Amino acid sequence: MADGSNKSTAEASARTQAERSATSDKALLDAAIDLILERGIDKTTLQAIGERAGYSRGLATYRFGSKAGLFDAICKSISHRWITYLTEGVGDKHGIDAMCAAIDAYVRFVSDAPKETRVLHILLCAAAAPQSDFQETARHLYERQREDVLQWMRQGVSEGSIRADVDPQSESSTFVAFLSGITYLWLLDPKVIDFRKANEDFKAQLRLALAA
Amino acid sequence: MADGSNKSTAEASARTQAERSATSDKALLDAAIDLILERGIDKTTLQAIGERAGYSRGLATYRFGSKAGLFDAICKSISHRWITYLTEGVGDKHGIDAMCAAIDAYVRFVSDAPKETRVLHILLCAAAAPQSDFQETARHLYERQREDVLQWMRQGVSEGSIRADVDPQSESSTFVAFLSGITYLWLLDPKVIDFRKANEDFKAQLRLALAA
DNA sequence: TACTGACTTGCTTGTTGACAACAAGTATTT
DNA sequence: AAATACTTGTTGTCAACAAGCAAGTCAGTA
Repeated sequence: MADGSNKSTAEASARTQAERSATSDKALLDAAIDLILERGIDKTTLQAIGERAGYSRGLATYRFGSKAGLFDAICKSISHRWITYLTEGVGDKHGIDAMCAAIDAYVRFVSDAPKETRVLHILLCAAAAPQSDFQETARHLYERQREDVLQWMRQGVSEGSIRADVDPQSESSTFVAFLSGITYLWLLDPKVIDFRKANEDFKAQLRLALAA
Repeated sequence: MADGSNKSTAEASARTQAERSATSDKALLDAAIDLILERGIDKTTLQAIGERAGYSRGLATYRFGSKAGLFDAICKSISHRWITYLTEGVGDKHGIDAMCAAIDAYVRFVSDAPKETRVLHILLCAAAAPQSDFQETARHLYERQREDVLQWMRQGVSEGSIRADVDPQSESSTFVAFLSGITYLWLLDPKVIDFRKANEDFKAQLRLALAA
């Protein structure tokens, strides 16, 4: 219902136009996130998003151009927050330590922001379809993550903490595939997947398989 | 275009009604598979499916009840074929050998039926959304696969080929997560992922991490 | 400094065409 | 004649676009 539009006229008039649009943008994104969690992408209508945000049915299209444009914006916004978590969590570690720190950062992100995680992955899943409008965004995110892991592994190999006969290229794909896959399984059936434990065990498996 | 409906009347009239509906069902499923690969789920319309199959816009709804019903049928049909591949490939192996055989069977399935693999995973991805109509189907498939892996690992532990301190429950999730994740990454960016090599390397990693 | 009229921005409402779903058909087989 | 395979008519929902309105901003003038 957009707190913004209900505030006292005094306060409202103290706000510039740019500030107004920033708050309505955020209200739309937040409403969309909630609705995606409730109904999924297909059953979330732009009318419902606009109205839950406290505006009209037309605003979402007006701001983001299209339904896909809005979802792409959500994708970018949440994945940006995740990357922040990641870079902070890993710091200047390298090798297996960096990989384990990345997993820890991810588990922390999922636990701190479960709604955002779910929505991000629902959207990333939708990007798997041909002609999907946020395929680019999804590709960039995964490309970036694989790139990071590749760096950590190469450092690990060159400093001797990771066995020389592992293929960092292939192994970085495996790493990202596991994180993506376990999130998917958790999304599909949260009760059956012990997300935390699966990640802990994967760290152990990484050390066994990669340590020099 | 449905070869079925274009055949000579002699041959057509030699066909029973049940046979007719079976061929039109198949034509609809095949048309839907092609269209999903071309346009994705959302942009595939029931009209396009019906017409490409050589029938009217209404037949798909009439047969499968709804768009979701048709997609669910595709899901079940393709995953049934995959399970056949899997059980044949694994045979009566157990322990790590069974897990590696399952990976080999999957790589073979993906190489033999790339279209079907892609479509199945596009649909399984769509099942990640809340309120998705084929969530049940997806859950069943993954549940079944986890169950299989669990059996293999327990046999491996009890016969001593797998280390006693691994948790089969958690490790089976990891196994399925990897396969699901690497398929997703391959779907998203086929050029960047060396599907075959990633699977080979994962087998090696499994042996290093699990072997007693 | 105070006023005014053009312009811009934020948002809403009217409308159109595409679509899934359902109901009511027709035609062919049994 | 009864059932089956399939088609066509229709309705309501939706995204997208266009045309609007009202509040805010700013340049120019006195």
